[in-house]
Amino acid sequence: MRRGPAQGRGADRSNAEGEDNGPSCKQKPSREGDVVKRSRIEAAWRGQPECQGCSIRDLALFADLQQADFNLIHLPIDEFEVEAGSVLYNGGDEARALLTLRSGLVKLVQYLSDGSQRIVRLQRPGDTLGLEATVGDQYEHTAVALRRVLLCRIPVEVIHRLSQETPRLHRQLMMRWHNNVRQADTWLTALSTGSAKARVARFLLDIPKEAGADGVPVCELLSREDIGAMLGVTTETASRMIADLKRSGVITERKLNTFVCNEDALRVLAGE
Amino acid sequence: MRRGPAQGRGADRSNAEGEDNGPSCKQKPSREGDVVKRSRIEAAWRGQPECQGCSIRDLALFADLQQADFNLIHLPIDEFEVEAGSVLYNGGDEARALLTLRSGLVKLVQYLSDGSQRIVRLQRPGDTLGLEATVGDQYEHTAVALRRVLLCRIPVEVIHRLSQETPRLHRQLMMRWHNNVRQADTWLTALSTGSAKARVARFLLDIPKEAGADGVPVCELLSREDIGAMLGVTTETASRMIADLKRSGVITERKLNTFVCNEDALRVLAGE
DNA sequence: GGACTCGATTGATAATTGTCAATCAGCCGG
DNA sequence: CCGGCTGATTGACAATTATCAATCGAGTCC
Repeated sequence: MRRGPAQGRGADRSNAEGEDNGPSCKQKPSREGDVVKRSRIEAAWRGQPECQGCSIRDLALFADLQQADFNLIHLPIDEFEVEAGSVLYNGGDEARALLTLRSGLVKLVQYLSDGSQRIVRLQRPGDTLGLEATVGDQYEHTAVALRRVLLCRIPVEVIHRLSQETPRLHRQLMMRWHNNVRQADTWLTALSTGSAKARVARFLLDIPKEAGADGVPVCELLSREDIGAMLGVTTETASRMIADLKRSGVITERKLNTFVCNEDALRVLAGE
Repeated sequence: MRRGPAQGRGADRSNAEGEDNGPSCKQKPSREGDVVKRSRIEAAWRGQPECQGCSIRDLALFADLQQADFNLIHLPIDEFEVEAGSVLYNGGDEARALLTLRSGLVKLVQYLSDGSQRIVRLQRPGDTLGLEATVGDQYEHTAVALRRVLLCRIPVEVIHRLSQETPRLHRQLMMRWHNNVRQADTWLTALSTGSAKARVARFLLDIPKEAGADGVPVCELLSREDIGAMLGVTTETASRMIADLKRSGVITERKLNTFVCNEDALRVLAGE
C-alpha cells in the first residue's frame, strides 16, 4: 500500500495507440524511474480485422450493428497483439481510440501522488478499454497487459460517427459504462472491505475459472504484487494470505501459480 | 467494517418511487431488523416541475434538450421533497425511474452478505440517481437522503423515448455514467487505500466547501458511521481520526459538525 | 552446471486498526 | 431543569497488517 510500484517488462518500441505519444505520463511519479520508459511496447500489427465476422462479435461493442452501420465506418480499425507487461496507454495520454479486448487480460491502474498504485479494474475479452475517449480527451488510467493480449483499436471518430447515425451503438456503450460502474462498485464493496483474508477469498470467488486438463476448473493468479494492489493490501500480506490458503488446502496448486479452488471453503472465509 | 448498520430515521409512508414497492429489499440482511421498515419515506409531492426553466437545468440530465425534445415527454415528471434519512429506493427494487437530485445529498449504499454496509458513492445536486434503470430492471444500490432532498422523478420510458428520438440526451447520459465511474475509481484509489488518517484527509479535501457566514469555506461532515462506511474503516476509527484532526487544529469546528479545513495540512496528511 | 535474477515466502517486530465497553455532549419532551 | 436518547469520543486491549529484512525456488543466461 505504501510500497513502490513495479510491473511488466515489455520491450521499448511503439505502443498500441500508434504514434509516439511522447512523454505524456503525467501521473506516474516513477519513484523507481523506469516504468515510464517501459511504457513503449512491442505492438505487433496484425492487419485490419473483419468486424462482422469477429469471433467475439457477440461480446463486443459492435454486437448490435447491422450491415448498413458497418458501411459508416470509414476509418481503419486495426488489430494488434502485445506481450504481457506492455502498457497499452498511460493515464494522461491523449485518448484517440477505444480498444476492444479480444483475448488476454488487462489491468487498469491509477496512481496516487505518493507513487503508490491501485488497480481499479481488470478487463477481459469482450471488454472495451478507454471508454472515456468518447467523452473526454485523455485516458484516465494506465492500461497494462497482464498476459499476451489481442486487441482492436477503434478510432474515437468512428464511435462519434456511429453514435450520430445509428442508435444501435448506444445501448452497447451504456451497457459497457454500466459494467464498469458495477465492477468498480463490487470492488469497493467486496474487495476493499473486511480482513485481508476475506478480500482474497472474495477475489478468488470472483475471478473466472477455466476448465483445466482434467476438466476441473482452475484459475491462474496474478502476481502477489498485483493482487495486493487490487485489494488494497501489501504484497506481503497478499502473499501470506495465499500461502495460508495453500497450506490449509482451500486452494491447490496445479501448475505454477495456477490453482483449483474449494469454493465452499472460500465462501466461508469470504464471510457469507 | 464488521459492524451493524444504522442509518436514517424517516417516517414510514410512501417512497419517492411512487407506488408501494412491497418488500423488495433482497439484499439487506437487516441484522437489526429495522432498516427495511424504515425504507418507506415521507415524500412530499410538489407537483410537476417546469424542466425548461429548472434552476439546475444546466447541470441536469436534460441540459442539452431543445424545445422540440421536451415535446416528446409524454409522461409526468414529478418533483418530490424528502427528509434526511429517507430511503429513495432499495437495492433490488424494480427500477422504473431515474431521479435527478435538485438539492441535498444522497448516499448510495451496497450491502455485503454479512450485513456490513459500504457507501459506494455520494450524489449531489445535478447528479442523476438510478442510471441503471436505463439498462437493467432493478436498482443496484440503496439510496438514502443524508439531508433534506429535493428531486425529480423521470420515468424510464421518458428516457427511452428521448433516446430513440433525439441524440441530445446521449451525451448527457454518457457523461453521467462517466462521472459515476470516475467517482468510483477515485474512491478506490484515494479513499480505500492508505492509512485511516490519510483517507480521512483525502475525503476532507475532496468534499465541496460552502462559504460560511464570514466567507470562509466550511463543510458539514457526515456522521462518523457514514464516514467509516465510505472509507472502509470502523466508526470508532473514523471518529478518532477526526477528533485527532480537531485537536491538532487541522480542522476547526465552527458549528456542530461543521468545519473549516486547513487544506495544506490535509494535503500533507493525505500523503502528497 | 553455476551464477544470477526476480518473484514468492517467511520471520520478527512495530504500527495501525478493530473490538468491546464506558463516558461524554447535545437534544428532546415533559 | 430533569431523565432519556442518540451519536461522538475515549480507553484498554486484542487482532490484524505494515514494515524491514532474509531466505527460498524457478527460470535464465552463459
